[in-house]
Amino acid sequence: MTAGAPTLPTLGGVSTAALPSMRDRVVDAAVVLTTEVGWAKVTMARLADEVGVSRQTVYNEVGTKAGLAEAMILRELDRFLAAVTASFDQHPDDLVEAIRAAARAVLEVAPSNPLLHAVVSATHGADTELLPLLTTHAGSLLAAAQDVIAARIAPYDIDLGAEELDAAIDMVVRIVLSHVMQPSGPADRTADRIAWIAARVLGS
Amino acid sequence: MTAGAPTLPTLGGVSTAALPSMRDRVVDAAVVLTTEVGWAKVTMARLADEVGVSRQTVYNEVGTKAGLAEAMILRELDRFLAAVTASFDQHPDDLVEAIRAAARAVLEVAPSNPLLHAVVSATHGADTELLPLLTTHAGSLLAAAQDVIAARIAPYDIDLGAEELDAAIDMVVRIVLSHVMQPSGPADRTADRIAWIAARVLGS
DNA sequence: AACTTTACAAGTCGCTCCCTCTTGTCAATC
DNA sequence: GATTGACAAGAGGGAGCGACTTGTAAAGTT
Repeated sequence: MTAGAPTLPTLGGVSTAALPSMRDRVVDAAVVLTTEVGWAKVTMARLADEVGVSRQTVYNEVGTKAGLAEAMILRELDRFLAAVTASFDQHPDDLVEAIRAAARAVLEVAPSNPLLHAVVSATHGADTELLPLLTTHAGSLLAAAQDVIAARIAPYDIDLGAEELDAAIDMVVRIVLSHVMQPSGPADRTADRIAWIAARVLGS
Repeated sequence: MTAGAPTLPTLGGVSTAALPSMRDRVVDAAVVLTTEVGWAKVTMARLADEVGVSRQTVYNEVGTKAGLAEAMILRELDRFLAAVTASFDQHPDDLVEAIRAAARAVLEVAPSNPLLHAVVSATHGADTELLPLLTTHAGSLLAAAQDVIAARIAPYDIDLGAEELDAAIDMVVRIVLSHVMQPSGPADRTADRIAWIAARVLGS
C-alpha cells in the first residue's frame, strides 16, 4: 500500500508516484495554467475547475493567491536546483564536466519552461508578471543557487582560497543566468564555453 | 553620426565646448528630462520649452519622437563605450589592468545614470520603459560592446585562439552587465574579482 | 537661412462611471 | 475531508469623453 513517505523528495520529478497529494495536484495545475494563460488569468475558481475540486479546497491547500504563487515559485526553483544537483551527481570526480552538464541542463530546460524561465530571469533582475511576488525571495534566490553550488563543490579538490572560489562560483552562476536571459547560441556550445572558462579559472 | 567636425569626441564631457549644436542641446535636454520625469512624460512641447526653442525646431532636429529616443540611446551608448575605451587607453601595456579599470568605470557610472543604466540593462535583456524603442538595436548592442572590446584587445599579446578569445570577451561583458543589473558589492571589489578571473582566463 | 508662430487632422492618454468578476471567509451540508 | 451557497470588500475591465500630443504644413519674423 502507500508506504510511509507521502510526499517524496521532489528531485527527480514524478518517479514512482502513487498518489500525488491534493496540494501537489493544485500547484501542478497552477503551473500548467500559468504557463498556458498567464498568471493574471489564473483565478482560484478556474484552478479548482481544472483540478476538479471545489474552490474552497484550493483555499484550504494554498491559503491565498500569494501563497499559491509562492508554492509555484518554490516548486520551479526546486526543479532548477534539482537539475543542477543531478548534473553534479553525475560527475563526482570531474568538476569541470559537472559544470558543463549543469550549465547545459539549465540552458536547455529554462527556455522551454516559461515559468521556470520567468523565475530564473527574475532572479537575475528582469521584470516579470510574477516579480512583485518574488520580491521576498528575489535577492536570496541568487544566493540560494550559489549556496547549492558551493555545497556541491566542496567534495572536489580545488586549489583556491575562499574568496577566489566565491568569485569563481559567482561568475559561473552569472554567466549561465546571463545566457538564460539573452542566449547567444545553442545550449551545448554555450555550455562548452562556460566549461572551458571554468577550467581556466579553477584549474591551477 | 557622419561627423564633419562640428560634434567633437564625446569622451571627456564638456571640455572646451564653444557652442554645442542645436541638436546636441535638444538631445542633452531630453536626456536630463527623461531621467528627471521619465520618458513617458517627456513631450516635444515640454522639451522645446526646456531648451528655449520652438516645438518645430525640435522636430526639425530629431524628426520624430522615436528619432529622439534613438538619438538619446545612441548618445548614452557612446558614453558607455567611451568609458570603456578610455580605460583601455590608460593601460596600453596591461590588459588585466585595463579590464579592471573598464569594469570599475562601467559599474560606477551606470547606477548613477538612470538612463545609461536603462540602456545597459535593456542590452542585457531587462524590461524598460524605453525597451520597445531599443528593439531595433537591442540585439546588436551587446555585439557592439563586444566589438569595441575585441578591437581594443587586439594590440595586447594574448596566447589564445579566436574562439577562446571570443568566449573570454563574451564572459567579461556578461559578468559586468550582470553586475550592473544586480550588484553584489561595491564597484571596485567587483572589478577586482572580474580582473582576477580575466587574469586566470587570459594568462597562459 | 534659421527660428518662431499659428493652425490643423489624427490619434493617444487619462479619467470617470458602472458593472462584473474575484478574493477570502463563513457556516451548513454531504 | 470535501462541497455548496452565501457574503462583504475590493480589484478589474470596458464605454464614453474631454484634454493633450503628435506630426505636418504654411506663413511670419529677425
